[in-house]
Amino acid sequence: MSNREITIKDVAERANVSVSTVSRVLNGLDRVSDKTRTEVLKIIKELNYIPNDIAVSMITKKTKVIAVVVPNLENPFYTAVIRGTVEVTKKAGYFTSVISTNENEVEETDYFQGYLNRNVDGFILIGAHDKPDFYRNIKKHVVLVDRYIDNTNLDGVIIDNFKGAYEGTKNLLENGHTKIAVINGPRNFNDGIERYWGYYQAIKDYGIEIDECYHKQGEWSEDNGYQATLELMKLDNPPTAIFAANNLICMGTIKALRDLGLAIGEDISLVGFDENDLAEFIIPKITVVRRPTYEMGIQAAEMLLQKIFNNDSTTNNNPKKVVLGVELLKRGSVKNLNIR
Amino acid sequence: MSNREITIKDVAERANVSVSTVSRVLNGLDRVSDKTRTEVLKIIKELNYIPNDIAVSMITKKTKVIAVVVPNLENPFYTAVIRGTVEVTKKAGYFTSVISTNENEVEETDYFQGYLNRNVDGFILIGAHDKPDFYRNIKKHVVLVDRYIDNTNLDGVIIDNFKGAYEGTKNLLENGHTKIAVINGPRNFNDGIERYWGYYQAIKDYGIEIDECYHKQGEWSEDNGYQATLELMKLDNPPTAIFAANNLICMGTIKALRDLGLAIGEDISLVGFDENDLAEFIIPKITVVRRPTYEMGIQAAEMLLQKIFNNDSTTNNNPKKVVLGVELLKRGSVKNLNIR
DNA sequence: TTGAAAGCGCTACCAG
DNA sequence: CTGGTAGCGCTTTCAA
Repeated sequence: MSNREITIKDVAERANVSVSTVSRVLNGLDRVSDKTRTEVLKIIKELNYIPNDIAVSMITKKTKVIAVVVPNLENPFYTAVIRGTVEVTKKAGYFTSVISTNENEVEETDYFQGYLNRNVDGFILIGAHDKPDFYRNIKKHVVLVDRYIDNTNLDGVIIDNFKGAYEGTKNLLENGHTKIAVINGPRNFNDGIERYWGYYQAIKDYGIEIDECYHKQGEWSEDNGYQATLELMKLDNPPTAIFAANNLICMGTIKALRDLGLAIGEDISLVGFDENDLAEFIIPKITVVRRPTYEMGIQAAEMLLQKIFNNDSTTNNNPKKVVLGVELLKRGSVKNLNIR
Repeated sequence: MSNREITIKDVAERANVSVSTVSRVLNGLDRVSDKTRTEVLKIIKELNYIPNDIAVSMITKKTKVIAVVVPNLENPFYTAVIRGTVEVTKKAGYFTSVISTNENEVEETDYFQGYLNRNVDGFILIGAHDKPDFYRNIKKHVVLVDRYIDNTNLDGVIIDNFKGAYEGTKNLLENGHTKIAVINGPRNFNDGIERYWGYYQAIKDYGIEIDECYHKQGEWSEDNGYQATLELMKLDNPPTAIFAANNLICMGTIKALRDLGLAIGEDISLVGFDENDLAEFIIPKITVVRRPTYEMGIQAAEMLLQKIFNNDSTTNNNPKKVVLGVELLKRGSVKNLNIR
């Protein structure tokens, strides 16, 4: 490594003032004469001095860094949340660090503990596991996004998964479908749980018997969507419609239907959750439940910064849960069975 | 915020040893008796003590954090690079922080200076601008990925863009195409430049006159691909083939051709650079130049860690440039005009 | 308005 | 094998 970094001391010496004074101008405090301030600023520029934030953090206990922890960077839903978050934190002078846990509980724990030590000022977390104890013991500000973990006392920005699933399923029912399958992710978080119940309730409300054959559950992955669709369509009494409970699953479903030679909106109806490249591309476009992803990132970041600024307690006894709305984008993938 | 964090001093007192001793067991140094070590470890666990890495960094001048700076998190190419990087750094006990610059020079500069202060140990950088001066002054270890900036003395992991573009174009030529358009990104980096020259050289080598009408240049975006394709196909003498110089452009091209009602591989031939959701999905699949994205992340991370471990000088007078190969995946999107 | 000095929590050196 | 102590680069009293 090259020669020593220049420090506040170098600046002080060169400017013939004390380090205290340099510190003051650095932090924009008033008790400095204009003359001194100008001189110090000149030297700082001359020496190309940059303060050592590590040393600053050591004293202030603030790092001006917040971390966004997501399960998977290759899902556009998460990157949209990140965009929203960064938008907000940047304006506030914070750096945002993005970490992927690969949907892996151990990785998440590791990262968390690593970052805790590194003195991040707060976290925005899309969780990879559902152990309330772990989250409850985090001594940092945390805002959960999308996946809410009960009994943690953490704030969260979530969406109305139940309603989204309900509306999506209802749309199929209204169009005369009765044999409706659901391909869901795991039911360890609110997302998988609520989407299932939204589906379930809609079916029930239409007085239709739930058929467990039509219920597929696996990973939130394209592969799961693909395999599950193949299995569903192989049934003796295959469904006439599928509700794909997330974007990746939906992509898998689309591919499977394509490979099976089934025409979407004709041979089989499809409703997805979240937009995705394929749902937009194919004709007819897929009817999907849309949620405000970018907005979720924004709101979460605002909540987090609020807590940081207020220096709120991290042991929050009155957690705030913001629930954002969803919208059903009706496009062409649902066939109306009522007209014949 | 809750009560004081517990420190090494607390552990020392409770264990009736000096802080030096605690520090030794923390760092796994030998000169500690088993008895003492056991005792200290016990207390550490009891107190649930976690070392303050900020304080450690202050002394060691290491943070065990490396940053990956990418132009855009919503391009799967970059997230694949990140996956590779994280894979390597994690094993080495490093945390990886991901930052998106949104292809914005100012943002990149800000982030860089922010992170420099924060004492990151090194950077993996997919650059957003081409100012050698800026990069030359970075006093940290840097490995460039994908985009190489000349005159910076920085190491880099890149691919053979020229060859990729050459092979892709050649494939079109071999199939009898002569009216071949290219939709490229900006030519401020090696990627845009070399891909253009690869295209150019192939055309030349086949003794065909370059027609500037067939040369489109814009952003590395889906929108650019879409618009450029519309314009190309509106020409009096439209091309019979298009070379789409990156994944997003290619997606835009595919959508435009779909909207124009042109059958790929029949009415119009297409070769893309990099795989993408749509290229895989549509039938026939698109012939694309594939490059080892994940591998690039791995190699870059290995190079970076190497430099960090060796404590190499950051003013590198003998930059290492690793060039990885590319491969043309011939699928069904190129019509053979030689057979009639 | 300025400066001196006491730390922040830890490592590293030097004694013992 | 263990302890004492001097910093790392900065902010923050407290005096002047």
